[in-house]
This record gives sequence, C-alpha cells and structure tokens, in this order.
Amino acid sequence: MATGRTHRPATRSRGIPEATVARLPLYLRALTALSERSVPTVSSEELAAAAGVNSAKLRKDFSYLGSYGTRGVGYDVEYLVYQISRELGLTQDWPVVIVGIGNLGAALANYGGFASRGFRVAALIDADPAMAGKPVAGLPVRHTDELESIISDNGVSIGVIATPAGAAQQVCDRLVAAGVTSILNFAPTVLVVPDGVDVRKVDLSIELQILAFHEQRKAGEETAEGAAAATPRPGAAAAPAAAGGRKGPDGDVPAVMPA
Amino acid sequence: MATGRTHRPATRSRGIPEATVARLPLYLRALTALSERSVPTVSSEELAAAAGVNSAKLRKDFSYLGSYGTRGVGYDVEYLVYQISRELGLTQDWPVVIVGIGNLGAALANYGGFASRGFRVAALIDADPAMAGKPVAGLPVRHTDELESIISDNGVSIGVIATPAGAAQQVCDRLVAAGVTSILNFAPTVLVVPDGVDVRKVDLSIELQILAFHEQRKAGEETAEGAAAATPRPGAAAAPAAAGGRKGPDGDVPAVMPA
DNA sequence: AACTGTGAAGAACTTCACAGCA
DNA sequence: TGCTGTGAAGTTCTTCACAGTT
Repeated sequence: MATGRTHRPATRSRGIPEATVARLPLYLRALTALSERSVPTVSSEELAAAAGVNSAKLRKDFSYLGSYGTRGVGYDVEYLVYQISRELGLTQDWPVVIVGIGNLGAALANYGGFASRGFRVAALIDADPAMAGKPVAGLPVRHTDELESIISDNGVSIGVIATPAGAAQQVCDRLVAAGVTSILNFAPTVLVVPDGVDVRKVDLSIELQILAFHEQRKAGEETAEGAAAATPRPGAAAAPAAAGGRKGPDGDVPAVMPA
Repeated sequence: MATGRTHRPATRSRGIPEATVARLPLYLRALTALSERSVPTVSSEELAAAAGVNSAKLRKDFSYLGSYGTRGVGYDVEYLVYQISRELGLTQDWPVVIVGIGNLGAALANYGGFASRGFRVAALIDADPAMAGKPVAGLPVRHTDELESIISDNGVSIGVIATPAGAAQQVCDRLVAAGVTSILNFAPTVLVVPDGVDVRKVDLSIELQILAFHEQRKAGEETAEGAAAATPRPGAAAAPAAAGGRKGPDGDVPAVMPA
C-alpha cells in the first residue's frame, strides 16, 4: 500500500517484484516461528498455509530470490530465514527515530517487533518541551530542536512520523534535510518528498473504511437480491442536504506536537 | 495488502475493483479538506495531486462509481464527498470494539480519525481484571468475560484486535462467534476465519522491513555506481554465524492480555 | 513419490490517448 | 476551450500445470 510519490520505477538491479517484497516479512515471521520450534524443513504447502498465502505464489516468490529449496524435500528453515533476512537487509542494524510521542508514538516505542528484527530505536523526539527528558520505553524523550544532530550522530536513515497531521510535512522536511531517506508515516496526510526518498503510509482510519465498505456489501446482499432502494443514481443533485455534517476539525491522530 | 483468508472473489454486484476501494478513503480525506476550505469544485488533476495519485487513475476510479463530474469543469466537492461516503458505507454509524487495551489499544481508542468518519467505539475490552473499570479515552475498560454480551447488545460487526500475538486467534474466534464479520488485526499473526468474515491486517514491523529493503538497495546503488560513501551507512554487523541469532521470543506487540 | 522451479496463460491494475460534452 | 469518461494498450501480479530433481 501507499508509497506516496517517489517510488523508484522498480526497475534496475535484479529487480524483485514489489508484491513479492511485501510478502517476504510474512514468510520470515512464519519461518521464525518454525525455527523456534526447531522444525528443520518445510514444504511450500505448509509454509504457505502458515503465512496465509497459496503455495504457487510462495514458490514463485522464492524463485526470485534464487533456488533455495530441495525438490522432493522442501526448504531448510534456518537457511531460508537467513536468506530472506539478508535480502530484506535485516542482517544489519537500522537505527530509527520516532517523532511525535503521543499515544501512538509511545505504543510504537514499546513495540517489541522492531528490536527483534534489526531495528533499533535510536531516539524518541517530541515538540512538547514538557515531554523532554521524560522516559518512554526506557528512552528519554528528546526535543525537536535536537532532531538534526540526533539523525547525523546516529546515522539514522529511517524515520517514523507519529505526529498530528498538521506537523507531519514539516517534520518530514526536516528529517529529509537531515539525511533520512525512508519514512514510515502514521499521520493522515500525503507527504511530499524529493526523489530518492521512500514513504510508506499506515492509516488506521483507512483500513476501517475499507472494512466498512465490505461490511456494507454483506449487509446489502442479505436484503437485496430482490428489490428495494437501489442505488439512487446521481442524475440531478439528488444528494440531500448532503455533505453537511462532515465538517469540523479533522481531529485525527492523537499525540502532542503543535503545528 | 493483506486480507488474510476469506476475501470474497470480489465478484458479485456491480463490483468496484479492490484497488479502487482502497483509494476511496484517500480521495475522501482530500475532498474533506477542500470542503473545509469551502472550495466548490476540483479538477481531477488538482484532486489527484492532493491525494497523491495520478489523475488518470483517479478518473478511472470515479468512473466505477458513476459519472459524478462535469466535463470542462470538474467535480462538485460536496456532492463527491457525499457519494464516496455513501459508497464506503460511512453514512451509517458503525459501532466498533477494541480488544486489548495496551499501549496500542489505548492509542487507537484515542484516535480521532474514527469518530469523524462514522465509527463509534462501543467498548474497550481487556483480559486483565486490573484494567476493568479504568477509564481510557473516556470509556471504562470492560473485561473479556463481557465480550459476547457487548457485541450483541450493541450490534457490533467490526472488531479491532490489538492484543499480543498469542491471544489474537482466541479473541478472533470469540468475536466471530459473537457475530463480528469484519476484523482489523494489529497482532502479528495470521488469523484463520470462516468464509464471510473479512480480515485486514496492519503490521508495523512489516512496513519497516519493506522500507529496509529499499533502503538497502539505495545504499548498494551508491557505492555500486562507483563513488564514495555518501549516506553514513548503518552499523556493519555482516551476518556472520549465518541464520543463528535470529532466535528468541518474538516479543511483538505491547498490550496486556495473557494468552 | 514428493516437491520445487518456472514458462505460459490469465486476471487485475495502471496508463495512454482521445472522443465527447459543457 | 477545458476537462471528464473510457476503450484499448501496457504493465504487474497471480495462478496453472508440468518438467525437472532428489
């Protein structure tokens, strides 16, 4: 999903399809679980089931990485864990900064899934002076003034934005100027970044809206099938006092940090 | 991205492509912003820029909904807000429950983006008896024992799971048994659900891993191309004893709720 | 016999480019 | 003239089905 502007033409190098890259972390998780249970090998069928995809897709995905399996047997779990980790760049340490330590930022700081996969939270940054120094997840919150020095001192290239929408672009600009080239954005805004910078977006409200769409469909099917209020075609302006109500400040995202 | 098992063949009805549905919330957000600034109409070009997509795609997307624009002019903002809201099912009220009130669950409960789009948090549920009654985001946390009655009393059909991985499937089963048919899963597990139930997955660690992949590529290109070390490459670490190391409990997700 | 690796067919999605309407 | 709506072409992703290997 969303990799805003700047998504390199996916060409160059021995390109692995984007869709495949997006599934590698899934396989890695399933494999890690098997590894912990000391399972030595898996078939594409079993692993696919554990990862929630179908086996043909999994085999095709792996074929882009190389021939890491053994016909008639399956894949060596440990070996595959290593190969996928390497392909994803998880065999190295990635220092990360989280900007915006509100509810969400704090949740992210406490999230255990980062450390276990090569990501190290280098610093937590917030614009609220009152937060400065306060420990969150064992790290003292630093003030936004220090953003640039933190980034360069730690060689940070990945930034996580968990500020309110209004502050996101500004924070993004500073991160990029300081040398960050990959951004994970939780703020409900489209970030504009220069070429060469990757942005991925996670939007809680969007996911719910997609669910609502399907939910509505289900409800519709039950009653529909037959008749009743079909879609009121636009034609004229029909739409009642429409749009009304959908106003008001967009609230979105908790966190501190005044624009 | 991820809609685990059970993703209805997308057929039936006057099917809107899944990819289009996933973008409607994006358009809706951009339109809402325009609406707040009292902008009466937009061209596909302008709206596309605001939503971060290209205009041809936007026009194609809208063409699946109907002909809501005016040639030579553009789209009526208010009218389009209404049509998209209706299509997404946001003109009705969706009661939602959040299960697992740890850091993440609390962040979700405080998230303003829900209420402003037709989602109402009907209840916060946690397995920790010590949490029961404690107010979070203005709502008292309820104990898991009450899960079934809360769902049926409020006619909840959408559930959000923010528990640790170990508890997710169990919670999911109970939600489904109680009547929930759409689930937004933040736990790093593949949920198994019966047909007819939709699952969407949001995985913080996966997004970071995808960024790391691209980041690694960039680093590789720089040196490859020939010249000096620009971006301060992250910590070495090589990946010696191969596969080893990647062990240890998967920690993941904060939150309470013992398995 | 069991299971991988992969060409080839098919489906979904995106982009082009232009006809058509206000 | 300006901009939408959409067939058609192009691209990416998925699935099939089977040859190849242990």
